[in-house]
Amino acid sequence: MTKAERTRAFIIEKTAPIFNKKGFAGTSLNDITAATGLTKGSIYGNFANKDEVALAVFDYNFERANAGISQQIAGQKDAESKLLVYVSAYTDFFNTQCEQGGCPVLNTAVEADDTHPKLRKKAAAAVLAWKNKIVAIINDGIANKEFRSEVNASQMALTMIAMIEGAIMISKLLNDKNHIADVMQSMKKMIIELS
Amino acid sequence: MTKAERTRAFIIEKTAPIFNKKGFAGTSLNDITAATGLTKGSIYGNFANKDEVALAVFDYNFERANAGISQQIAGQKDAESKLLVYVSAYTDFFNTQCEQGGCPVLNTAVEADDTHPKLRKKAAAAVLAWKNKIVAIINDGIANKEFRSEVNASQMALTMIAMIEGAIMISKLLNDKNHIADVMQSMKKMIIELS
DNA sequence: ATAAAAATATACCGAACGGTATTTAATATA
DNA sequence: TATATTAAATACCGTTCGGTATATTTTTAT
Repeated sequence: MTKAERTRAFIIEKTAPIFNKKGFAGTSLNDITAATGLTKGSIYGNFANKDEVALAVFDYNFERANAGISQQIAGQKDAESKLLVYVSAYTDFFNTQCEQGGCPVLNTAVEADDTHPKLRKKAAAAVLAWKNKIVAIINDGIANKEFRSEVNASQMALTMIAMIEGAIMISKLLNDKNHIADVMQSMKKMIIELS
Repeated sequence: MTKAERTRAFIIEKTAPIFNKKGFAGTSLNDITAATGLTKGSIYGNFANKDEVALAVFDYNFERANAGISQQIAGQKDAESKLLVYVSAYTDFFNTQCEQGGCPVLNTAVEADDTHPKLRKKAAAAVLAWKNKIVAIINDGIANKEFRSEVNASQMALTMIAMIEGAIMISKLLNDKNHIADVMQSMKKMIIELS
């Protein structure tokens, strides 16, 4: 790992929670230099512009938020258990992720959808990948006769993502972890009813 | 209605979609003067600062988004029909509200929760009022023996709001009205199962 | 140890930012 | 019609914005 790569990674790590909390428009170059201790020239030596920092930060934040969950899912055998990983992971979300600014997909989607095509594209790709992952789990469950054959995998996947993201918004806004836990209980019930 | 009141209302109307699309940090005084055709001095003659414009705009946008739905709910007799108003209203959301920037509660909540306490407070009050409204409908349904007595009204209300807001985020991000329709179908099923 | 290369800091650019004091124009009251 | 009062426009404040050219330091390779 060369010096440049290390500095790039350093900038990304230090500014990741700032972009996630303040958003793209709300994060200034001054915020970036303050968080890193570097100067503006140094930032522009490692990134073409603020856009490039934000795009790299999104990837970092998304990766970071998903790493644990993907691992837990891989550790489960049946489809129902895999889906229930989301229930437990997001019931804990408030404790683990809220200090970093919450869900980067939600934050980026809401800010960028009318303002920043490049960031929007990244958020859209993240949602589609997430959806495909859930659809694949459900289809496996159907193939295994674990889930009923008439289950609509795509609709269920979108519903789960909507519940999770909506619940994060509410819990974070009202600063109450019980709210996301409530919604995750509803989601658990939906998952169990797939059988 | 005095001239000052009319000008104030004019500023709010003209800047409402801008704040809803670009957010508080993303909307500049220049945006405001461009949209109204007024000058900066004139804006500051009617509002103390940008904060006050944004707060008034939130109220306007929230009122605007809720007016139709409240009316439709009032026109229904039984609790199930009242709840199903949300299903039909938000299935149409993409056609009716997306051009104005989407749901002001979602947009404001996500931007303001870590950055703008006053806006956050307004968004939080809106969510709580919305939740209370749904809880009241469900409790009426339970009292009427229309819904099962073991239904958890609070949990159901939060779940509905989460599904709606999450679905708006996804549909707007992916620019596909079918997604919100899918999630609203799941919500319809949940509502019917309350009986 | 030294020269070449790469990374970072310095100093600055023009433009746009949010905000304000003052002047001009319009309106309402007497 | 003369006079308060209010609204809107002008011109400007200091600051911060994103961005860049140049100088200096630090790595790296010889």
